[in-house]
Amino acid sequence: MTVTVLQRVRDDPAAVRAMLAARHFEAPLDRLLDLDRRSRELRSEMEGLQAERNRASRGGPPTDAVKTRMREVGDRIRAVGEELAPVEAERDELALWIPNDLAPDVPPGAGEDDNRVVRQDPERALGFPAKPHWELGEALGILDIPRGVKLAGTRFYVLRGAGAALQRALIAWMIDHKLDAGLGFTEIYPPSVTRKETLVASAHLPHFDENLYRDDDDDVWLIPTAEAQLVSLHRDETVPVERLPIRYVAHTPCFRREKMSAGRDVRGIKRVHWFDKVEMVVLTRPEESRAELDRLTALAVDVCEKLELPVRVEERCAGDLGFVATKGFDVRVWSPGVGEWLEVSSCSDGGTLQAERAAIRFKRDPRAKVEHPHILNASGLALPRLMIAVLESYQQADGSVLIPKVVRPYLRGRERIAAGEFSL
RNA sequence: GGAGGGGUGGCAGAGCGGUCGAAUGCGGCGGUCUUGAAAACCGCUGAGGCCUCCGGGCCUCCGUGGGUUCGAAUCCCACCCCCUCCGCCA
Repeated sequence: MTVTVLQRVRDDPAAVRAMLAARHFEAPLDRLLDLDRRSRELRSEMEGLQAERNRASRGGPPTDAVKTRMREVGDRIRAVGEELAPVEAERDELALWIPNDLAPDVPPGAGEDDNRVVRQDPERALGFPAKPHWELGEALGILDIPRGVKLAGTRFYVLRGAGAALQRALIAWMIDHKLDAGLGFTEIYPPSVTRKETLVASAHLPHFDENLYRDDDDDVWLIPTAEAQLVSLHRDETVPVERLPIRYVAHTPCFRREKMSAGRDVRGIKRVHWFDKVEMVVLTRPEESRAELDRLTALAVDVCEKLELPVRVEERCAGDLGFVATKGFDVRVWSPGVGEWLEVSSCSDGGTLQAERAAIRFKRDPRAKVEHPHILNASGLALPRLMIAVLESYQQADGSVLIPKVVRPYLRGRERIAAGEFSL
């Protein structure tokens, strides 16, 4: 599973070191190289002994003298094996900490601020002072943060009345938006919980560990995104080549402890522990993944455009790319209440990393050697931030909020959430 | 949660301590035959790793992890998963 990573590290440690530096990512590369060398030494010693034993035990009962000698060989195999096991275990564990290669054209940079802006629409002014969503939502009785906190703790919230319906409508519309794109998307509804193995396959583990909710007793983990489930859907399978590209869209809740960002974005629902998201995952032939990344990004952008929200697209720099992304774009929308460009989608070409970890393969023809597909993921889109942008952008001077035209059919024609309608 | 049955190659299904990485069938690939196709016949057909003088050599994998043995797909233990019945339940 980690084998390809080990080969990368072994064949060209300098390149891996450069990648780590570009990502500003710390990984125990030297230790890994050491363990790899040591484990190969021990394994080759052990395999020699195993070959000797196999020769002796071929073809029937051996003489007592051979038995005696083989008893000794067996002891040595055991001894070497005992030395080898912890070395390989640590090697495999560390190998999981090596992030993916970067595409050669990824812009350099340390973080978000160094991203390359690909497109930025003008911010749209409302013509009156914009309220932030927490004020709007509370006034309209459609967003109840205090009661969410009462039920589940800090950074949880409750949607009420047309607020709940609006989110439901946006979800349904965004799924249909993918299904109607003519790209052969299949809608998936996966479990919201998963097992550790799934999260290792998607590479959320080990590095995302402190952001994950789990019950270790039962090996039950709350998913941080549907991506994990969609990636593992075909785990341990060789998919028929004619089925590629495989495009999935799923709506799930997502759970994140947000431990590292405690204290950031505390007001409102921009950063919460639980949120809904429509997610796309595509398995494709390697040579087609770049075009696919553009397609997925375009789909995310199209959602924003159809909602008539100002869009900003950033190409993420090396330091801002996630663990699995070889290249990727963020899509943001302008939200006048909070006065910022909110990240509503992240679109990534994950190359073969997840397919390697998940053992997903394909063959170009029956006699060809197996290959790993490229796996891409893109949000399409994340709900709380979209809700923020919609509420804040569609607010009216009288305190009501208009419903975006494209989702009205999903709200039985509702055009407006009026003040006083849902207050308690 | 309780009782029982079972997990073997792409699929089906033998093997139950000694050349078994695994019979057989199906499927797939190549060939013979044919104007072409089908049928028939013949051959090939798992994955991963290490080493290589690039000819190949070797190792591992029969749900997972341990154990017994000179030797384990085969025996023992634990766990996981699936099926059937009972219980409980949206």
